[in-house]
Amino acid sequence: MSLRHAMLGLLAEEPASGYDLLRRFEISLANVWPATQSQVYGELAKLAADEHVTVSAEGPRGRKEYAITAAGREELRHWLLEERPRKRRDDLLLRVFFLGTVAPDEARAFLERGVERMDAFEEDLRTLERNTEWNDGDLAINGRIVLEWGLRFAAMHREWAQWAATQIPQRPTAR
Amino acid sequence: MSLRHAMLGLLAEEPASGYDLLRRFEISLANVWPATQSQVYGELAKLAADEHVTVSAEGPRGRKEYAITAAGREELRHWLLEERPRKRRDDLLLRVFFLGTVAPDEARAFLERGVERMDAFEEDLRTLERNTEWNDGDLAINGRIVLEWGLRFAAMHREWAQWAATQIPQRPTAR
DNA sequence: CTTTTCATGTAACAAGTTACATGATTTG
DNA sequence: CAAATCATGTAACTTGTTACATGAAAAG
Repeated sequence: MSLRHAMLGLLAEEPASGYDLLRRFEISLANVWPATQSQVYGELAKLAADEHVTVSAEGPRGRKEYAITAAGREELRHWLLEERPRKRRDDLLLRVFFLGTVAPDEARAFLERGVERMDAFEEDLRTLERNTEWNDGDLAINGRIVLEWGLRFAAMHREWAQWAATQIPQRPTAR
Repeated sequence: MSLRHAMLGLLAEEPASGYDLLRRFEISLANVWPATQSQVYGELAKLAADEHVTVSAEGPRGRKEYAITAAGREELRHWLLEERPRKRRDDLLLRVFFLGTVAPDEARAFLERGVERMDAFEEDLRTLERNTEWNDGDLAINGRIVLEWGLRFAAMHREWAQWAATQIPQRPTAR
């Protein structure tokens, strides 16, 4: 149930409306925890019902600005420090696992596309880095740390994919 | 919809029952695509309805062995080569993003636990490596490639977490 | 003959996606 | 005044989790 915590985390910085949150999901959290519009509004209603947030202001066009409560901060803290990370699913590795079901040429081409995809991903991160205002807030410091993870991940993945392509046998394995 | 493809991939190697598949999910796919018992049986019924698999044999205790069909192989191939990877969610990075909401000491301790978790993960992978029969099948070749990814990932993540701990400021950032 | 392993299924719930629906306010 | 942006909400559906329920067959 981490969507809830992502929202609490953003609200811990400053109050925001559903619409505001949505934009911040698109900009800074897109690569870490994507969320859709209907999810955000739905969860905001649940968070309000649980008193983890309250409506702190109302604006034009029915805008409701939400602020995190003490209970909400407690919930955020608990999740951050105590909860254990959930199991990961990786659909790219799953494909690699079954790469033996296609021809060796196709498998190698697949891995090489992976190298290109990582180049593009790294490029995206560099663009994000340039376009972000790295002010002195907490989110800036930690955002940079997360970004650095992305860069190291891209480098690791690229090198792995290059190596992996060399491991694919020339001919289909005998069956 | 990758559970379906994970199952097709396993059935592409050899026919299996729901029970067999479940064990293979636990052993070889646990770190890549975990699946529960109820998911496997449910999806197997859907796959049969779509004629991507057929009941190829029946055994004791109501056992039903399923085999992949030509349509199933086509579906697997399409997913593997044409479908684009879905967006990733990473709940660990999400926490890092909001690490500014806890005290610097706690944040540093959190990252250091991450280093330990990677050590344990690497240990798990080494155990898996030792306990697996690396025969000459496709799954063995590609399983090793995936395992290598895990090892490289663990190394990358550990070094990153060590570096990240040095980036946390000594005192809370002014608010 | 008791325990373990094999074997399948269902129900209730939580989380995530896609599409639909509506309308106020601001900007050019 | 037309288009873009701001703003919220609901409905239907898919995917994934947890718990319940049952029983046959093999192993010791």
